[in-house]
Amino acid sequence: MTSGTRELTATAYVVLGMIAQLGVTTPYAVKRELRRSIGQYWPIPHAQLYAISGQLQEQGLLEGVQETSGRRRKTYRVTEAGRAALSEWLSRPGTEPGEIRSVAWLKLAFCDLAEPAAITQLAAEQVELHKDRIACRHPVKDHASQLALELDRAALRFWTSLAQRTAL
Amino acid sequence: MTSGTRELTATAYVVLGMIAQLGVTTPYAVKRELRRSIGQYWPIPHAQLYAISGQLQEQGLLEGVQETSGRRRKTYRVTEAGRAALSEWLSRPGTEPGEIRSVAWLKLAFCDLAEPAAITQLAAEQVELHKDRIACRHPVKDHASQLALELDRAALRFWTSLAQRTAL
DNA sequence: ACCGTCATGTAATCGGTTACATGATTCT
DNA sequence: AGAATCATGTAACCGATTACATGACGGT
Repeated sequence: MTSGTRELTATAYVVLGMIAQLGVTTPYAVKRELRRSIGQYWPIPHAQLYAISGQLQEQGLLEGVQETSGRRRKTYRVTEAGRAALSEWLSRPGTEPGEIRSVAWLKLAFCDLAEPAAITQLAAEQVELHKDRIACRHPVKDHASQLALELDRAALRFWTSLAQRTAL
Repeated sequence: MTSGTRELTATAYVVLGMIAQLGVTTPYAVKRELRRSIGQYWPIPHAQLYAISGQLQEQGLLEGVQETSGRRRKTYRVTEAGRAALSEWLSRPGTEPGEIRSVAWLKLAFCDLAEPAAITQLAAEQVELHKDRIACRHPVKDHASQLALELDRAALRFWTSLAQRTAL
């Protein structure tokens, strides 16, 4: 039991949480599932899934079994300690501010350095992008995608209005 | 002229853009200015400002002068190549999706693994957080903070409603 | 039998974070 | 003069990204 309680990253909690939800799985299955859900808004490259799963196992939060035949893949499931860590995280008060990781938003912050046409172009792109994301997510099932939807809608309103104002 | 045109990161463009806006400055001044503006939504630790400024200079996008007295600080200004790189970036079409880097949102995605009280607590925290951010930014000057404001407002609406629904 | 895609990883690199260190100013 | 804070960096570490590699499986 090498339960070194190093503080986990948010990404690690995602992996832990996904495995908790899926039961007994492999990093590959996590990857597939991520693509369908939070992966669109919080991407995790698959190389990280393998690395993080390994670390979580070393810390005793996951239990891993290596197949000996066929694909020789490694399946994981969460331990009691893992479940405890997850629920501690979920109920821990957190005041991290929440960021806007959008290149389009950055460009907007520097639009005084650009030609006016560039901003119109940017706005038009963003309108399409948010429309697509809104369209391909109906209907909404859980709270998380509900919030994502609301944010996409707000962004769509903004960029639409900006596109109109700058097109004049 | 070692203009190796390696592709820059978004963060590097922020540094380049800030120096372009500020004229002749130091990384420290950039840090101060960042705290007032995009830094709230796209944080950059000050160690990166020094590292990136150095790299941008090596690539010929910045010109740097080292003071020899007093604070011995290094001041930078953008070169013509730098200005060109910036405006190329600003007008380059980009379809990067834009992410939601919010731990609260992640927790929401796993709230089926948590006790019901935790989600109410989470919502209450987020309501306060977004209220604060909205309050401390009035009035809004530029497009970028306008968008940030709209996103904060949408999030506030969502968390408020969620807090009410789960408090029952 | 072969080819393409699915599945499962490892390795190298690089950007970002945290911690440390130190000299300059300013305040009392 | 001494303390506190401002200002300016460097160094070590670690997580994330990109690239590479390869074996299994399914279809034709």
